Amino acid sequence: MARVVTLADVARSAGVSISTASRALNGIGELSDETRAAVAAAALELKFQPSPIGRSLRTQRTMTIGFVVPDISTPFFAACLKGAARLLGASGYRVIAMDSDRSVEGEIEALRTLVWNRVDGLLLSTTGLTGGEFEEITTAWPTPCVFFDGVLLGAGAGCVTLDNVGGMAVLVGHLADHGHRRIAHVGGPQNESSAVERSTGFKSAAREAGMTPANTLEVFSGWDRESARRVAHALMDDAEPPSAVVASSDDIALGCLRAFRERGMSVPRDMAIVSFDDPYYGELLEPPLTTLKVDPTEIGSRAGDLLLEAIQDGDGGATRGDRDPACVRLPVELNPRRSCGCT
Amino acid sequence: MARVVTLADVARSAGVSISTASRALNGIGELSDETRAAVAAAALELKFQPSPIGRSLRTQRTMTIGFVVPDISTPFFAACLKGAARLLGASGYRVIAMDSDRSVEGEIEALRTLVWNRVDGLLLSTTGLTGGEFEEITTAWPTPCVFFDGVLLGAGAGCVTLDNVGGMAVLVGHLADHGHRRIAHVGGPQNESSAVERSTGFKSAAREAGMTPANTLEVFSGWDRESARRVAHALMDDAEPPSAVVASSDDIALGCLRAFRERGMSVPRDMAIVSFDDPYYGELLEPPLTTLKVDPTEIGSRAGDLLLEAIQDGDGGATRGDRDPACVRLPVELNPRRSCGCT
DNA sequence: TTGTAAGCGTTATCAC
DNA sequence: GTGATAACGCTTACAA
Repeated sequence: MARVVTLADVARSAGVSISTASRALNGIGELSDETRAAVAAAALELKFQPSPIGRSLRTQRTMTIGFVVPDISTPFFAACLKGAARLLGASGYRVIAMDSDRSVEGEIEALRTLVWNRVDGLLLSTTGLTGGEFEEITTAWPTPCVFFDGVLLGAGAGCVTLDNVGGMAVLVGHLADHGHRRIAHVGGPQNESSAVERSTGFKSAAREAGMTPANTLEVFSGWDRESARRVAHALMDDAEPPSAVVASSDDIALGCLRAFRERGMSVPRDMAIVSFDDPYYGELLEPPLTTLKVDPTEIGSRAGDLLLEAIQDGDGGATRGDRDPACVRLPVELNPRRSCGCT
Repeated sequence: MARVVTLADVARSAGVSISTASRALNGIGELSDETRAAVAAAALELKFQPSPIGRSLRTQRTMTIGFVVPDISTPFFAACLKGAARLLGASGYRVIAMDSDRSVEGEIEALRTLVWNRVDGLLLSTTGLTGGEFEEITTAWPTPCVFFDGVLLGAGAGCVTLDNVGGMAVLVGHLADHGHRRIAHVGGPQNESSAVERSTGFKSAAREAGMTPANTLEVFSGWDRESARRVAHALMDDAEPPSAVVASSDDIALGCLRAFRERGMSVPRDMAIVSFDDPYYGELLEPPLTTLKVDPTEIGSRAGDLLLEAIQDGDGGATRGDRDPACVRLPVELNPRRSCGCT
């Protein structure tokens, strides 16, 4: 059984002590060129791979990052993961992805396991963690944390989100340009920061567009298509239904679309719709969906970037306080298709 | 700085030796009830969490599973990950997901890192690893591996795939029932097992349905929509284009749909189409897509199951040889909608 | 320039 | 029943 090659083997083979071998391989301290070469040769010869475990035990770093999102099987979060993993991988970090199952308890449990496993950093999209809960978890073992998409303001070492307010302005403005005066927003769960931001963004954009409060309807659903569908039905039952809807996400838009279809309504004739997120199948829907293009991969990599910085700064993120946690806001872009009334 | 609580702290607090504390907490050996209780109390009191790193160093197990797929941001693989992570998590395993970037080199690199990090097991969807390459990697440190979706027959401790051949039979049969006699298959890359199986499945299903070889067209593309689109165009340029297409995946179907639309063809009137994979937006496409429902989450959890067994059997998977590696084949189900000609 | 030795936090093999 | 003590594989003072 191919016993694993240890540093001791390399040292013996090179005829030096273990510590010399270690120093040679890590390029630390003053070594004679001969020994350095001899050790390198021996390591190569034996195909030595330093044990991450032994190293971690000693250095107290695991080169591992924890990644927690509400639902990893969602294209959006899967892409975030990809972006983060790629960026962090380039710096030698592995990432462990965990699912919070769209619940705060799940989130807490995931974070606990991750911290317990001594990850060097955390990437978290929260669905409503409180500052206190967050403190309690990271206080057990200080671990820098960068929030993304679902953020907890003032906590952690930074955050990256989409320009939710700006996006809503674009969406509502576009609908208004099409002549709509009674616009509804189907929003996401209000315990999540991005859902909240989109809601406030919607309201101020509506005001900006000259709509009266009475004409700005707003209802909330989960992020899933099914609950969006139900909510959309309820919206249509309003005494005075809207003439256009802005959906807070692609899945919500899909739910709405389904509801409209169930009522025999034609989009955009009977009802216009636009949405956040630009799913790749948007163009092939009937009608093609007008959306806000976002780049989830970028969210992940920017978050990874910020985390790397925080880790460098050391102190488990304790060294902020002087400067505010960095917050990146990623731009979004309108992708006009037919569902809004464009031709 | 909240120094971390170690076993030594617990032992001291309980007034016993470290080894006794260890035994008490692990429930090993004969201990007096008092000491057992005292240790438990101390551990609880101090909120002791055994260090996974210290433990790993000693036990040579990391309680970590490596997960490698061509593209993690794909809904299909993301769902596999979710299924696997959930099942393995229940047994105390964490999973590290890595992207092979749809290349064999990427796969090899990912596997190397994972094995180097001493994962206790591997879950792999390969895009064309050879037996030799696989051997070389896992021989460095024997690690049980279960293949899924993209499998390497005869290698590893088992595999789980979809019933690709049966699925093709259903798809082709359905199209034949609609009266189609000239059916084309837009297949996936032929270095991947599932793509190959679907291809052979297509050919035998076509024969079964009484089609002549001359009437069974077959072209291959990548799994991405863009290359499928190009290939579909080429297909239409055939002297005698088919009247129906079966797409080897949802993304391939999307690419075809786009090509058909670009040519001003109406589906299903000018061209019928059915496909593997049942994306959730399938119903809202124009026309709604007839598909084969599959359950990627199940693929992940079944693969996890098999892997757990293999790990129990120990010997790094060396103990097969007597019995063949278990191979699970998951059923698929037809989801008829309008793109095939159904009304 | 190199070697010795301590220690990271466990578990496991001995003695007692 | 319980306690020393030796690993596990590595890094890093401290000596030489």
